[in-house]
Amino acid sequence: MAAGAPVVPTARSGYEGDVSTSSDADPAVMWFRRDLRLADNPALVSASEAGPVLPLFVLDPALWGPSGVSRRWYLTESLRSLDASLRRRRTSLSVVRGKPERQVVLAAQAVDATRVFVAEDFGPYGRERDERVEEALDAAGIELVRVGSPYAVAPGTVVNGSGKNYQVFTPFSRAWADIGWEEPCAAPTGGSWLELDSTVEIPTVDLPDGLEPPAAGEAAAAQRWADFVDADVTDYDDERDRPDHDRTSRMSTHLKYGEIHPRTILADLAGSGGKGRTTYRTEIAWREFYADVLFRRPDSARDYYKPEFARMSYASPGDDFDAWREGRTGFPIVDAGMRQLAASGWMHNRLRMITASFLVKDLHVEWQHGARHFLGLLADGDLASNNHGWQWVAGSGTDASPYFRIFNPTTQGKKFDPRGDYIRRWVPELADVADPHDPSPDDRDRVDYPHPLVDHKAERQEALDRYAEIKQ
DNA sequence: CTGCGTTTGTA
DNA sequence: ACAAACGCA
Repeated sequence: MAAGAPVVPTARSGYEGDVSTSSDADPAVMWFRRDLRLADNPALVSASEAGPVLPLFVLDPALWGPSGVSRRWYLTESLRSLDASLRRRRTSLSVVRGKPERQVVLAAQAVDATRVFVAEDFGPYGRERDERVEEALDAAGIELVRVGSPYAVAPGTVVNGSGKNYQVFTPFSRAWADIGWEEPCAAPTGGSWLELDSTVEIPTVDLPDGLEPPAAGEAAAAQRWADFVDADVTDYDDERDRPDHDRTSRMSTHLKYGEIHPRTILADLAGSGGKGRTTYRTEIAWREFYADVLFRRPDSARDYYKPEFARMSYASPGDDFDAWREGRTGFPIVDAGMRQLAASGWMHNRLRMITASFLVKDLHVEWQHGARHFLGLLADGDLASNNHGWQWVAGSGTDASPYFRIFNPTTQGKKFDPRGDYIRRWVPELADVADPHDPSPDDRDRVDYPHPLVDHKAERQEALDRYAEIKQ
């Protein structure tokens, strides 16, 4: 293709945007997925140094489905932000739709690229899809170059003395910290970029009333991180578990969309003591651990990490499941969490554990149903962290501890939301009852709040009995 | 081999 | 205190 010659997209190709090249020397396509972080991205540096590059962001249609309004909104804002950022670097955003493996090939052919740089990343749908991309590029005679690992520090590389991967968090986190990590990359310079003649119309998404979503984009991520380090990281150890105080870092969505690299966070935390900083690094280690586990066992995104759990008896998701999703189980802390999720696209991590435990241990519904519901609504919904968090709760994942992991929703509520402020905020009908954690039957009738869906003590025993059955 | 750890609940 | 299994050093 001659320099400057536009590629006219066709409806059939699914490629949106006219492309012209600023150079006709061996163009390449850089495939962005979640990785929007520019300054920090080794993949981007490698690609830009290798020649003219067409940055390509693949929009998966699944992200634009009927559920997940907040996540669609967040992606929209991310794209706007990325677009502005790329414009400053004299390039533009290209968006393709459809199956990634097909669209990457189409985009490469559109600029006559002979290489595609793919950030090494098993992506939001697992490693299998990356393998399909690899096959499609190979079939089209296009070279695939894997560069960097933007999602996590180094999934798949932490091993014990015998060369085996870890199945338990604590030894993993020690080995992971001992190995260490590289410094963040400098922003790419000197690369040349393919240019788009026009940019894509980025769709807008209407938000439900009352939703105050976080700012999106690389700059917003950096600002949020700086604010957190200044104000809240010192008390993070104690405060992170208090949904009523809401002093978690809120970095999860930025990390999920690659707007900040974990290496940047780790570098900023380095060299200073403080329990809060140590604890925050441990939380990053959990994210790294689950990235590592999913990298090794892509099947565990859907199937039980411990296969014997497939033999347990479960309830089909029915009316109970609907009550759980809609926040009307009659357990105030559970309902508060589920309503926060539905209304805001985010849920405090303590509540993720409580609500997940309730679905799996009290309602005996398989974790996959809950995980899918979470992924559809969470702006930060991440396949590895979400699904392995669910497996952890279900007892079927790493660090299985069935006897330790049946949360008492009432006790948890009183412990972590002692004054009931969190409940009152998200379950407003309980605002003036005497005990928002355990409203009396009369109070429930008076304010039209449901009676408990189940007897927790009985269902706890039922969960233990079902577990005992598969231990034979 | 042996001891340690495991974001908890119940008594 | 104890519930209890198991990966790990």
